[in-house]
Amino acid sequence: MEASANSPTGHLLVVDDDREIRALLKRFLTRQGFRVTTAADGTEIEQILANWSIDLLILDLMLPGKDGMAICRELRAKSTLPIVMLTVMGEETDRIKGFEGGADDYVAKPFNPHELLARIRAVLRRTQLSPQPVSAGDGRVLIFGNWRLNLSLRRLQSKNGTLVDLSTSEFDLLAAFAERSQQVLSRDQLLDLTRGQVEMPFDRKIDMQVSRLRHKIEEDPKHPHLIKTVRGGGYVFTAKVERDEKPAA
Amino acid sequence: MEASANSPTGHLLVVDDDREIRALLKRFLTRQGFRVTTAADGTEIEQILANWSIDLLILDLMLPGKDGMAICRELRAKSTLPIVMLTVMGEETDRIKGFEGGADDYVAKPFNPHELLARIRAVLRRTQLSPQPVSAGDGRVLIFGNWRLNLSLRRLQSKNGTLVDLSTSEFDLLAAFAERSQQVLSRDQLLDLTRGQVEMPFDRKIDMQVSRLRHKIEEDPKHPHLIKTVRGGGYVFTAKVERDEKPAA
DNA sequence: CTACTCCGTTACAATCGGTTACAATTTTTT
DNA sequence: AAAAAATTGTAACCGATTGTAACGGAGTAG
Repeated sequence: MEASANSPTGHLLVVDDDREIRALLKRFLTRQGFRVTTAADGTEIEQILANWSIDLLILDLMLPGKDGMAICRELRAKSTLPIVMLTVMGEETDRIKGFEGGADDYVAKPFNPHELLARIRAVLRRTQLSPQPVSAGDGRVLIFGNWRLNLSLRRLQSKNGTLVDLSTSEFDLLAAFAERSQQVLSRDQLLDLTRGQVEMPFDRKIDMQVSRLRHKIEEDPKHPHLIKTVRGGGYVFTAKVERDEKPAA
Repeated sequence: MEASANSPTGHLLVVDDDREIRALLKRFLTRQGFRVTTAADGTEIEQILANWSIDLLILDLMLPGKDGMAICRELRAKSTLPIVMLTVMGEETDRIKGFEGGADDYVAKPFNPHELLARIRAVLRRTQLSPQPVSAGDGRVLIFGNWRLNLSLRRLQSKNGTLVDLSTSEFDLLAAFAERSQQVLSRDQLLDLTRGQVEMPFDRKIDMQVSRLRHKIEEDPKHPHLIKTVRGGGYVFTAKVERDEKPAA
């Protein structure tokens, strides 16, 4: 009754072509305190997103018309909306995971609603509620507001309390690193990740960006601990990024 | 600090000649997350309404001097301010209801505070179309009385109780942002949205407007949380805006 | 009239990020 | 091993973009 008056938990958009699943999810998730909007296919998504403040998208992989994966990639390209994909059970799942469509999590159908709920909560927690601490290893802790919703903070807080302001592109770069911590990223990849550009030969943009970022977040920029150079390869972000839960395999 | 972070905010005016009831209601309703102003009789009502953005009036039927019902009718004639009348138990109630004084709801004294609360919420839900609180995320700035209904009210209420007056165009700008929260809006779009003008090259109107608005609503204008700059793109309003109506599913 | 408030314009400072140049470092070649 | 080539770090510079102080005109209230 009164529960709909304030939506403490969030507004979800469920896109699935199966009417029954839509109904089921709507009922279940509503009862869990979410506000739930549903759509049968991808055509309305843009419209809905434009007009409503959606917190998380639950997207079926198989959709009539435009494929769920395509939608996911498109959205990812231009927003940071958290996405949970529904996939069919089986080897598909692996292929899709490998594919890295960019969703925040995957749930295989048929699913246990409570598992889906747990995933949703985890993703929400990861992406908006809890700030993601990034431990610098040297005792400092860099704290992101919610960096996945890049729109929030561009300010990092180190353990001792000092604040560092990052410019947008510095922030994007750091976010790209943090999302793939321990992975070596080439300059091309970074360029693509941070602004969708592709390689230009002898481009030093990234170098400069990395240099500048280091000067802001490294204790001693001459001997970086967080962003290491891989000669001939690119850069790696070596700090630990704490996450809530990894999606189980 | 109260735990009303996610309660619907609103500013109530309680008019009752009984000091105890005023105190009781103020305490109770404040604890429920409302901002409460009280008055002992009808003489101050005009004054208060003129200076404060009142969302709902709780009005005792029996008042010294001007009768509650008369006040109600007068207000109804010239505004859409939601009104909940307090009446005495008994057959009076029916007569009054039949009388159609124009109040949105009636509650009989003595009343259970929780019932009154439920009525208040119901009325607010009914009458406030699409306003709603805009939460600053950090729990701070909350907005608005009914900005959709009553465009003459341009007062924002922040959590700590301070009020900020916005000029018309500042208000329009904020409304434009709030209606498209999370979307990057170019200066052109904003200009169009707020006053139907089209682009003039090198126009800094919007910049100034944004700057001025930030100084009013941002906690720290140097590091804005609500209205973010997108270099080369425009601005984004990042706060969550809760909405009521749902798109068809 | 005077006093305000609102808001557009201008001007200037600050910031951002791309480019270039060059030094330092590492790898490859001779 | 020395020289050359490749790779990286970054200072320095610059054009573009943004923030905002300051001024002043228009409108309004008293």
